[in-house]
Amino acid sequence: MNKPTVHDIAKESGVSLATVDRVLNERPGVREVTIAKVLAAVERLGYVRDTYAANLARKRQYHLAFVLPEGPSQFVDTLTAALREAYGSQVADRILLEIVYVATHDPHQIVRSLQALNTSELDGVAIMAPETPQVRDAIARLKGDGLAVVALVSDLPNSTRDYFVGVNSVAAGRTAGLLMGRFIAESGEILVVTNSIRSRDSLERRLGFGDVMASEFPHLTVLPSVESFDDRRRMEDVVGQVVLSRPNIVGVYSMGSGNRPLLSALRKSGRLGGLVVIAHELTETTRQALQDDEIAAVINQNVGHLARSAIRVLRALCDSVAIFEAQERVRIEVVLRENLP
Amino acid sequence: MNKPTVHDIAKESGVSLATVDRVLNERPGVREVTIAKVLAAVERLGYVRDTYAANLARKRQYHLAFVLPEGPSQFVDTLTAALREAYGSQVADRILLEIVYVATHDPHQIVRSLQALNTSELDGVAIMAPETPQVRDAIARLKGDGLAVVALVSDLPNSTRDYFVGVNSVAAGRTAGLLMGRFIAESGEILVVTNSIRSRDSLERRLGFGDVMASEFPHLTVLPSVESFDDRRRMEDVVGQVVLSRPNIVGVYSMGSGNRPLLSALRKSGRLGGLVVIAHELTETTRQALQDDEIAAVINQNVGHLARSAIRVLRALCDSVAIFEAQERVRIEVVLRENLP
DNA sequence: TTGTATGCGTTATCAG
DNA sequence: CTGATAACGCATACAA
Repeated sequence: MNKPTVHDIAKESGVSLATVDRVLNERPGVREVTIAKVLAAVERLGYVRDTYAANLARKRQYHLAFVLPEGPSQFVDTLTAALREAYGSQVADRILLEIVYVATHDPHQIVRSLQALNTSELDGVAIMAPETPQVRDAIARLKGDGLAVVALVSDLPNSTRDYFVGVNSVAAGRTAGLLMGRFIAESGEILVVTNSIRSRDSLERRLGFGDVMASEFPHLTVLPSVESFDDRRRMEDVVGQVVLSRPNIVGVYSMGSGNRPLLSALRKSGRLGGLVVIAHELTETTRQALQDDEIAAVINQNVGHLARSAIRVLRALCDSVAIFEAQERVRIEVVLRENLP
Repeated sequence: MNKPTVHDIAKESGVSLATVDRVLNERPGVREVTIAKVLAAVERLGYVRDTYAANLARKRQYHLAFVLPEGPSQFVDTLTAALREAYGSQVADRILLEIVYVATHDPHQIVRSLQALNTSELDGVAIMAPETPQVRDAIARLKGDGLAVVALVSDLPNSTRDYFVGVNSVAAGRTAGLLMGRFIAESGEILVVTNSIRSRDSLERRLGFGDVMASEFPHLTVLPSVESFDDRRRMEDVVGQVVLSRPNIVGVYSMGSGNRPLLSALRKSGRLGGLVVIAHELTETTRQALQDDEIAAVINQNVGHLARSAIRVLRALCDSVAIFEAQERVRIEVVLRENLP
């Protein structure tokens, strides 16, 4: 028995192809009784539309835009690479991709960029940016224009975005905390560094990390977070100073991006070998550091998965079909030297 | 500029649609010069076939069979569930799935089942079974009949299988070893248990585990592996005895399946709280044990990923198109209480 | 309000 | 050897 087609349900309900199509796509101009007849036939035969054939007939193209933070960031670089790779593969079938880099730390800049998007030619947008009132408004506008919107990497929970592709930062921080606590037996202090403690990601990671440390590893004291403000020099200097002045430091938790200057400072201090360092996101720097046993563990979200998920989810939203949750749930990866992909 | 179609390349090369199709699908009966002309046009226009349209026209169905070990196994159960879930989703578009359970530990049984497969109605097979000469022969036969064959979970490296969907067991063992060593500061002994040390998976995990322990954690002594031979009772008894007679045991590495009886025995011994237990594969049992802090870490391969990958890879093999390696590489997951999916 | 005819990109069945 | 032409499952412009 073959899968039923529109022809079958046309025959079954005694109407024409066009009418079947009208009710299937909820187009106007069909009597209630006719709609009921067709729907009944659909039900009876268990019809399920062939999306690919539909897309073929309609010459469907999904125009998607990805809005990513501009400026030097190894993470964004790897994400971009993953996006380009996915774009060349089957998951990007019928998809037109545009990547826009904006100064996401400037609320006005990002809003301007979001508004500059040609919504009439777009079907969906993935946005990686910190949540601000301005961003929320811009997203509301995109939604108002009928676009599908997903938050990428950082959630925008109070906006009207349709979906979030990324991981729970609190849980990621908790995972880092659990590893840190289990890796360090002696008592001592934990240095926490980030580029900006005011970013929600850092905030949430810090929260989860601190929570686990406080409740389960009282032998470790978490020091107040050190901020680099995206300044390479500052990161090196501050970290160098703190490590020098605090001989009891046994571990370092790097929540943000500047891992290169961080490691550089730690190397110079001569204490790197005795410290347990845990960082986020697999990049060239962290990968190398894992291999060299300078970093004990990296908490990672797979950029390939992020890229493919965002594309698939946006497409599903455009078609308003169900999202395959199990496939799109991106995992909090624990990467050690031995399971480096 | 739209993507070029067969029509475009027909026009460009001055032949008919049918001829274009013949050379595209390498069908016989075309002059060399004509072939060259068409191929040139393909090259020039950068033509790439629309697989979905092709499948539509050809009413293509991919008949796949999954051969899995029968008998009680929580891992196989979760894999089956993942397979069924994937089967109901978009990744299973145009796919007909058949799951066959066989007594994989019996070389003759499995060969008989493999030979019972109706190869004329099948396009591809995924096999999860230990490698034996008989299995290799059976696979050679399947290949001879033109089927795509992937090894699932356990590789069959000396067979003629087309692809392996799963993880490197040596690396998985090394990962377990690294975690074990980092989690335990004091010196002591490590108990290693498995259902059968003769299975290649166990062998390789043990190899990787021992390697890391010996070279990096000399304070820990790995005891000779204890086998349960899939006997629940035996597992409980033997583990109970060993734990009783060896007060220096500080960690347990469970390489195989019987985690329920293992945990039961450890609980009875009253020493579970003081031991670091590391196991493989996320199941109901190990998930619960992670949550209860009875197991410190689970080395896992995502069954959903395994299922979807196997299906996608088999399809790609049937179509002889390139496999998207980055997407199909299944990762060695480290699952802790805090990053439990 | 409903039906007919045609096309999407590809394959396949016929003739020529 | 090569070329029309009709499907495949669905959407849509145009008629009725």
